[in-house]
This record gives sequence, C-alpha cells and structure tokens, in this order.
Amino acid sequence: MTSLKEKPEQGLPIFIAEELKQLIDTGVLKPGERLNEAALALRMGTSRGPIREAIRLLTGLGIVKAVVNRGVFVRQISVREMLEIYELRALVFGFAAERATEHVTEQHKQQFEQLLAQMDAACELEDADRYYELNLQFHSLVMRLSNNQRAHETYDDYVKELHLFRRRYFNSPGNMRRSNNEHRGIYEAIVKGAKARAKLVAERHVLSGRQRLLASIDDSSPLSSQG
Amino acid sequence: MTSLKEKPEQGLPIFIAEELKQLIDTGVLKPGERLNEAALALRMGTSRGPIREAIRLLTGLGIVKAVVNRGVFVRQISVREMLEIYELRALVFGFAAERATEHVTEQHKQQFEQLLAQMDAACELEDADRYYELNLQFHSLVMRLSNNQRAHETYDDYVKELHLFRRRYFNSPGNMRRSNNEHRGIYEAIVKGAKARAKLVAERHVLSGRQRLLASIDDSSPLSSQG
DNA sequence: CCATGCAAAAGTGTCAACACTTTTTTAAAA
DNA sequence: TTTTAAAAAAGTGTTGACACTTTTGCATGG
Repeated sequence: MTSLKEKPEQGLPIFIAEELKQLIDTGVLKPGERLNEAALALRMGTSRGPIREAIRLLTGLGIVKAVVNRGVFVRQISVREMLEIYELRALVFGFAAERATEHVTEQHKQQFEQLLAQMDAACELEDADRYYELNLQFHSLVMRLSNNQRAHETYDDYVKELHLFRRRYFNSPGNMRRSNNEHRGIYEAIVKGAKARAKLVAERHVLSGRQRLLASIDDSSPLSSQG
Repeated sequence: MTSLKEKPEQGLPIFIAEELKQLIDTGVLKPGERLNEAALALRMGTSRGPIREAIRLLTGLGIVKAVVNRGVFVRQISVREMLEIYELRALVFGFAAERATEHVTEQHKQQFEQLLAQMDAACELEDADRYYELNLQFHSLVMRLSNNQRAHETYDDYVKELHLFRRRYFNSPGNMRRSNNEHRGIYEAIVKGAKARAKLVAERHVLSGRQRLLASIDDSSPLSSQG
C-alpha cells in the first residue's frame, strides 16, 4: 500500500507515525489490536528502528498503549473516558464561542453564512459525508476565532480522540437538520456579541452530540475499560 | 548521575524519558538546548536506540521539538503560548470547581480545611517551598472532585508545561497570603454549593496567578517564539 | 479427555556498525 | 584581513544481528 513511494521530507519516523495514524483512523488497525513491528517494517519497506520510534511518538500522543515485552496496542476508549472528553470538548468549544464574539469580522460572517447555507444544502441532499466535512469547517472557524491557537489544537485532539471511540458517525437527516439549527444559534449569538449565550449554546451543541452518541450505544457494546 | 543503578521495571526507554523529564524540570537541560544522543547514551550507560525512543516519547508529549538531521531541542514556550495555556488552565479549573460542588463530602471538607490551615502556617513562616507544595495539593483536590479524571490529567499537564516557561516561582509572602485568601473563597463557594461563584472565583484565581507572572516579566526577557 | 510441562516459534529489547547530513575547522586566495 | 572552499569532525538516521521474553503448539502423563 504505502511502501515509501512518497519521500519523507520530515523524517522517516514522523512519516510512519502519520501512516499509522491513518491506519488507525480508517479502522484498518482496530482498537485493542497489537501493532507488529516486523510486519509493519516489512509493509513500510524499512527496518524496525524507525517503526519503533514512530510507535513511541504515538505512545506519547496517547494513541497507542505500550506493554513491556508484549507490544503496543491501539488504545481503547471506555465510555467513561468518552464522556469525560466530551465534557472538556464542550467546555473548550463554549470558551471559543464566547471569545469569538470579540474577534468576528464581516469577512468571517460571510464565511459562516456560506457554511450554514452549504450545510443546509447537504441536509436536503441527505449527504452525510459532505455535512460532516462542512461541520468540521464550521467548528474550526469558531475555534480559530477564539484567538487561542492552543485551544484550537486541543479541540482538534479531542475530536480525533473521540473518533477512536466509534468508527463511523451515523448522521440521520433529522440529526443533521437539528445540528445545523444549533449551528445557526451559535452563529447568531456570536454576531450579536451575546457572550454568555454564545458560550451556552456552543456547550449545549457539543453535549447534545454526546447525548445522541450515548443513546446509540446504550443497548449494544460491552466496551471494556483498559486504562 | 543515574547510570542505571535502578532497574527499569517498566522499560528502558520509559525510564530514560522520566530521567530526561527530570533533567528538564530541574533546569539541567535548559529550554532551547540540544539533546545529544551519544552523550546521553554514555551518561545513561545504554546505546542510542533507547535514547532515541525516549526522545520520541517526549516529542509526542510536546516537551521537546525535533528537527531532522539537526537534533531535538528542549521546547521553548513563548509568552503568547503561556498566556493561552493559562486561559485554558483557568477554564478547566473553573469547570472543576463548579463540578466539585456536586461531589464534595464531609471528609473532603476536612481535607480542605487542613490544607488551608497549613497554607496559612506556611504564609506565617514565609516558607515558599512548603506553600508551593500545599498549593499543588489544594488544586489537586479540587480537580479530583471534578470527577473527571481526564480533566485532572489535563490540568496537571498545563501546570507542568507552564513550569517549562519559568524555572522558579517567586512567591512573595504578600502573594502567598493573597493566593490563600482566594483559596478560601473557592472552598467556601464549593461547600455552599454555589456553582457559578465557585467557577468564577476559581477562574479568577488562576488568571490572577497569570497576571502576577506577567507583571514579573514585562521588562526583562526577549523570549523567542519557536513554533 | 484434560492438565502439565517442555520445546519451537514469534515477537520485543538492545546494540554496534555504517550511511548520510550538518557543523566546525583549516587553509588558500582575493 | 576577509572571503571562500575544501576537508575533517561531530552528530543524526538507519540497518541487521543478537539477546531475551512471551506465546503457541505438541507431547506426555494422569
């Protein structure tokens, strides 16, 4: 698949780490699964050294978990952990929305309105993939307007981590429409400069996402803890 | 200094990473300084392999920054970054204080009061080291009562990261007293169950710490950005 | 048939050597 | 004296080999 046709301009281990992240994100490597160094080395066309370094990077990032003499495993997120991360994500998003009231410009308003219109269109077409992509952009715009780069990075990390929890989002058309209504509420509060309201609706938007996910797992999934 | 007299029960690279963290925390390795693999290997009594893995771990943790073919450097935090982290730290601490109102018990109250009394004593004795230690415990207790383990970890990470910024805290007796008054305010709001107030005073407590630090650097330090 | 223990296989941990890049030193030319 | 280029030194990047640990599979005995 990816045997170094592309050249690692930034260092082989970093390149491999990116590849591994992708393998994990796309579900090729599933949570709880062990990463076989020799097999990965063969696959990537390198020796085990860079593979090990890449894996250590991911360990530091919290994406995999190492057990001495037994290998590293793709991290499994417990329901409790997921709930905790959602709480923090809501907190940071609320913070950003509040701050966004201070930094939003006419240009940003146009971007917002364009995104909202496009998301409406995606709702009509029931195009979940497109909606998902636009949704990311909307959140990213809010985070950018927080004027706190670190908060933006943290938020993205939370989203990625929550991705580890469940592979695929099921956005029913109904959910998409409801979600975009919430987006409108956030946008309107931001342009009005209604700080407290922006914060509140932004927090609630994330937490309602959590609620939907939570509702969709109540019955199935044992979901071990590990950690 | 630490040439493997102690045995790495958890894996050599992890052990080395801990050592390196300590060297950085204690200022032996200063921000911006390069980590020499061969020298470290010699010092730790191992080969370069485990050293490199340890360094990758630290890279993932954001403690050092790697540049290809030129080595890794102890991370330097810019003023802007410091301010951003302080904002997030305040946010998380406020969140925890609010949640703490829901989980505080009689036993915790006793712990709080003991800590506050001990900090008062440290103020009287002008024992900054002792105060610092107790201060950490106070914050840790609040974070524990948030009932969000991840938030606790995040908070600790922020504190450690801010430590990278300036080696030594200068807590003048006046600052210590003021700080502990704020602690009392937080505690009282928590036991009263005054959520909004607990959140507010907790946030302000962190931000006033930021203000003090900021005031102490205004004149000196160029403090490059790097990144 | 199940339990126990031994041996082979698979896999991780560490190392020393070599390749390549960057930095420093040295020396010659302007 | 300053500039420039080449050689040497220092340092990072990668590899294959070997040591050690864990797992697997098989055979033996109950």
